[in-house]
Amino acid sequence: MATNKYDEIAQAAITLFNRKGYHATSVQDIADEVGLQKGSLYHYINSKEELLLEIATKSINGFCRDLEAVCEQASSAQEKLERAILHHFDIVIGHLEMTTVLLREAFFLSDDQHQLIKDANDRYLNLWVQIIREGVATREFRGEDPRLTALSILGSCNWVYRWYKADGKKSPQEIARYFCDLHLRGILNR
Amino acid sequence: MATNKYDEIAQAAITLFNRKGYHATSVQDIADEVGLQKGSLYHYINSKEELLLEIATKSINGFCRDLEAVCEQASSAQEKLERAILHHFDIVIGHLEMTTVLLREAFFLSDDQHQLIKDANDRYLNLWVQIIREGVATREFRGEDPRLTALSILGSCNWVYRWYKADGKKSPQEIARYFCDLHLRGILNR
Amino acid sequence: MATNKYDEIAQAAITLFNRKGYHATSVQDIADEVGLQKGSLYHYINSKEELLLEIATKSINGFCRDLEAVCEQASSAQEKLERAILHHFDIVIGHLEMTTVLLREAFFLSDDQHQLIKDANDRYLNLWVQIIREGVATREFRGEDPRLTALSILGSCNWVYRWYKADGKKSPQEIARYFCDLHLRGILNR
Amino acid sequence: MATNKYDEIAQAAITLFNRKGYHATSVQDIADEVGLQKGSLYHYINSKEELLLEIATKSINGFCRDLEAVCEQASSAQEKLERAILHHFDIVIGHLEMTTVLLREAFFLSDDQHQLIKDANDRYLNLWVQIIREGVATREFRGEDPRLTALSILGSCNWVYRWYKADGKKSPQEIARYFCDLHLRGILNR
DNA sequence: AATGAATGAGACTTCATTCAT
DNA sequence: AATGAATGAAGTCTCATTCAT
Repeated sequence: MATNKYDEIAQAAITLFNRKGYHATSVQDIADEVGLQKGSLYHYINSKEELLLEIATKSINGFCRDLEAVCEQASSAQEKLERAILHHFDIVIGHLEMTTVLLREAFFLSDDQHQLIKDANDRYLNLWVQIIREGVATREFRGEDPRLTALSILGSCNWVYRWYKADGKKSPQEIARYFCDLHLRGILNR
Repeated sequence: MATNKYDEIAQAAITLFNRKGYHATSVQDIADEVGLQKGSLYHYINSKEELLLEIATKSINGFCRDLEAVCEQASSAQEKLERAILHHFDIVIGHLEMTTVLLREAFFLSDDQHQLIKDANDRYLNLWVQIIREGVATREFRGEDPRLTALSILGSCNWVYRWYKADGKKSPQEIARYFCDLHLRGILNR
Repeated sequence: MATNKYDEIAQAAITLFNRKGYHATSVQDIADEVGLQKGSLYHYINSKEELLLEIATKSINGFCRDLEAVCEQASSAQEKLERAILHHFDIVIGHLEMTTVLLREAFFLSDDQHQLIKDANDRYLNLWVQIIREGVATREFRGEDPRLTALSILGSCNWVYRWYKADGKKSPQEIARYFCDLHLRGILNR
Repeated sequence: MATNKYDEIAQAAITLFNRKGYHATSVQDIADEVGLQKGSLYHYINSKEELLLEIATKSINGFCRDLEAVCEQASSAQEKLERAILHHFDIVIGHLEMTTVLLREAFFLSDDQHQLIKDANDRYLNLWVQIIREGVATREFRGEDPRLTALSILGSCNWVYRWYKADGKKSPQEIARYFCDLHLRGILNR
């Protein structure tokens, strides 16, 4: 699927980090997966950690980009929130392995690099908070603490990476819709 | 705080696993923390992994025990759900480090041992599902998929371990109450 | 000969660094020499580089200590210089391997650690400069640039580590005496 | 500066070997310095080691050639020795980097190749010994061991590569002159 | 109960060199 | 002439665990 070698390596890393975790995945494992010698990997990557950082960065950036697009396009806060949830599900389920690496493994980056991801995560959270805050201002939403509200909804939607299995009865869209209803009902006025 | 050496070791492990993660914590780190030599630890533990398993087991068992007590005592589904959420917060925040180890590190157990934790987690989830199902049966709650509902609420409440800081403006109880309101409003009929 | 393990390791390192150089000596080589597993060495040392630093430090400190003792005991500058040369030879030839490590390999320390050795070398050089300066002040010695004089003599005496072989016709003491004469004749007034 | 690619590469190697040492300089470093890819270097060199050998050979040959010319031109032993010292300084200081590679790094050649340099060094030493021997025969010089005398003077003059800095108060010529005086005074009869 | 020496496997990374293009 | 992908060996170091004392 991958068109160039680096992407192939990153994809192998995503798969392995997802299956075994970052620490339990050796550089040898990744090399085996792409059919290279261990040392040859280092033509493409600088370090195992940098590989993890790049995967996590790409992942969180994808979330941010999507949500920023949503905020620009949608009109009402309610519509923004609905689309935010649906898009979030799109990514979590559409890129389940990469999302898992982001949400589960980024913690194991060294402090400096981890901070980069934490900062990006905060930016993403703030986009949600802004939506909620806007809805509260327009009286669409209830709740006096937009940040807590956002954390509740985002936590619920993030947790999906830990239980979603492709073999369920409901399609990803149906699940997303279901969560949408729950959360909107929780905060809509009236 | 710890009354015997094993508990002291477990507490040190919890602190360190919480701070650095299971893999990045060496047996030497734990030994240093309790003031023993590395070799001496093995009078009290069989392996680093077993230590993690025991911490995670104790943690998830605590969640189950509390929730079972709630189910026996409370009368209506709504009351059960409220108390479930409040008790869940009590543990997550009251034992934040241990909960973090359970939710973040148990994955790194070997397959067999991880399965034990996954089973216990499933049992805990099922207690929540039962509460929702009961509420749907009594028409207290809406929603045709109790399991999805439970996953939504539980995910939201679990995620707390990733963002809760003791220095916030709201007390743990206030946060719990806020989440309670959100989730109940999401599923209560009318 | 070594009484404890660390000394044994240091002695092995000295021998190997002397024979092959620091970079060409692997930790495995040192471990083989003392009959330990590679990993076991690290109970005694923190890193290969620190081992080199400690050897070099011990070596240069030995030179300094001896020369300080000489300066305290001897009376005239001429006597000091004679003894300085003889003691220098004593160490260079008596600890030829360690001196070789100091003079040839310390350069390969990382900048910070190399600086420590360079500083110590400067202190040693300054002891020589002081002796010359004193002799010039008392009119025992000629030469308007004590530092250059010291560098000339010290260079001559250091170079010994590069050519001395135990199988020569002259004893170390005779060689030392010969150098002493050459250098004194070079700087004595009259 | 370099007229063809090989010389450019050799010059880059000299600079880098001088700065970091032979072992710590990678072929990549050299390639970077001349603006080629690592693989491309091998159109010009056969191996990193051969490069070092050629640099060292060229360096020691330069010393020999100069000294041979001196021996042919000068008349008295004293004049030869003076010119030998001055020429030696000319090269050491005029080609400080290359001399440093010769004197510090040639040791790290493999045994066979190192022997070639050691042989050349011995030839150079013997030229000095011949001068001293001649001066002793003509009663210009004192000292019953011309080889030791030569080693003393040569060591003193070689050591210069380890301490000479271009920013000093004395010019290279003044330093050379100063050393000349010291050594001649040390061995001249009367 | 406690030590600390020792193990041995395995971790990440570097690097000189080769070779097809 | 030049590239750059690939190799494969070797490098330093870490670590969970064992065991004689």
